[in-house]
Amino acid sequence: MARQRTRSKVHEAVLSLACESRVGTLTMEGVAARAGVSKQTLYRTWPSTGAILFDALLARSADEGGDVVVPDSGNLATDLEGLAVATIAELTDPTQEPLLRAVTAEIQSNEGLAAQFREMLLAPQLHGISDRLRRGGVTDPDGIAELFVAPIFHRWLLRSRPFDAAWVATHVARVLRASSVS
Amino acid sequence: MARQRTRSKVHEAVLSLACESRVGTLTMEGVAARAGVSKQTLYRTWPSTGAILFDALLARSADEGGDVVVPDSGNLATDLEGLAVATIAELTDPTQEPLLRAVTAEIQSNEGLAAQFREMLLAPQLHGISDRLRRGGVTDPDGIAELFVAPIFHRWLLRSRPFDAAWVATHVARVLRASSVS
DNA sequence: CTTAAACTGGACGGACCGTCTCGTTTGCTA
DNA sequence: TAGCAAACGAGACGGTCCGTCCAGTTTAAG
Repeated sequence: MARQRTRSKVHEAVLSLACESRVGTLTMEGVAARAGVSKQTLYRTWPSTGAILFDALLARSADEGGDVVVPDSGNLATDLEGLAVATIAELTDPTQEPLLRAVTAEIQSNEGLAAQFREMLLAPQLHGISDRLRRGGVTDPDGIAELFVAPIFHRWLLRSRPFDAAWVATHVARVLRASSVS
Repeated sequence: MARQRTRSKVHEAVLSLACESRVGTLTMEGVAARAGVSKQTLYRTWPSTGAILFDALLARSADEGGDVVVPDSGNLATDLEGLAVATIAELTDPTQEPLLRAVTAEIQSNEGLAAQFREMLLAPQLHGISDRLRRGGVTDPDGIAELFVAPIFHRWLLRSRPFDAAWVATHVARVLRASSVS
């Protein structure tokens, strides 16, 4: 049970380090030095730099209200486009992107982190979208939410193609067609 | 320019090591020892274990014919379901999964590898699917191919939900609905 | 004031890193 | 077949980071 003061110092350190240097360069010794904390203190609470980073992201998202805001203007297509643009903006935000990629990499080799990530960051997002779809009359909201989110994530993950406005519009149109709603 | 004999020894070593131990545990020294090769020889040709692993996967896929086999029975839904099942089988094959996850993690921090991965492994796959869709009368084959593949990859990547037969069928149905083909 | 938990600072053996040197093998070419 | 250059094996090097340990200090709560 780290004290709150210690936690925030560590969170601040790991976030700044993750931003300014390359992903995967994080070391326990580096974080300890930056945070002005002994290694012992780190190992008491976290097993790895990935865990620290994840914890820091969670704390930050909790600070910033946390809840996902899904627009509801009445027009489903417009709302989905807005949501896509917002998601893309978050994924490609220079402040966030390296951190998210680090966590994504970490998830591949750490089942525990993957579960936390799913439950605490991904699930709320999907539920928000799913709810909006249900309100819009979609009969299979969970499946359609996945169909909506997956290609965005796919493009981001594999850096396959750019996120231009035309693609967003086309994508939303395809998803709505799959959902059998005008 | 490593000799062919050396290359295959190294490929064999990195593949076996990646299988039997955890992802990210790979080390240059470990690979060198397993391959019966000096570290110098590794560093002469590859900059990192990720690069070695990727090279090995490429070589293997080239050996095994490489080309993606997309079924074409005349029935698009049936073919897509078969393709989904085959893709899922490959992603979850105990022989392949750790390797693919290692490469996925590596891609997050290595733009060069990401580009190679896209061009040499992902693009052929997508083109194969895209061609089949075009033959099936889909007007936007590239977009639909992405819509088809992304959720499969999404589930695999985030280990979010199981790949049961019911989901595959539903997924294919959704994708076909989005493609405006019966 | 007392006390237990949390913390600092530093030392430790060990694993890998990436680079270097030196002597040997390999395979092509004259 | 003799020679030569490229590729290789072996292993030493200083360095970074790992994860754990200890002894002494600070913090916060009763």
